[in-house]
Amino acid sequence: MRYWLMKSEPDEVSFADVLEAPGKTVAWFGVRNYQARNFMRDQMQVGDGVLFYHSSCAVPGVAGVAKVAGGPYPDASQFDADSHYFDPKATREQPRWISVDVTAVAEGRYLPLTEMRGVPALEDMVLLQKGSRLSISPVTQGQWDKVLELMGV
DNA sequence: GCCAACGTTGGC
DNA sequence: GCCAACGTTGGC
Repeated sequence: MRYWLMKSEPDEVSFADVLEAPGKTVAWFGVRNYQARNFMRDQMQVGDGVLFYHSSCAVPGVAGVAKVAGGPYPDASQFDADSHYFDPKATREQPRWISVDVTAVAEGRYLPLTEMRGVPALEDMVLLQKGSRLSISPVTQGQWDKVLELMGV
């Protein structure tokens, strides 16, 4: 059982979208970074905790708590020539990118990035490191507990 | 829109 | 395998 922080642009998929999805479960697709992919492929397990983070928006921050509900499996968008995420080098025989399914667990209070930066217990979070751009990053038990406490979950 | 930081590509 | 050029991320 591990914990993760996963970034999504709310204009594309927001935590509210997950709450409104059938079964409150959505496919996490479009990861095109090897380090993030390898986390999904090699370490992520069904049941792992997920902090659903909103990036590239007016107020970046953790929008909700989720968990891994399925996968990994090949990301269908890599084969779709009409998709923004199409990868001409990926084949059905040798997929390059993968997806997992994520399901909403709790919403809680929105926790802005600016607030997280002021919390000593969170200062080592990968998210908060200078230059960190990883769309999927590991979260420690202590960081997880603190974030959920701050969100009132 | 700016730009720092990082990742990827491709010539050599 | 090096590394310059280019592309992307993402906060501000």
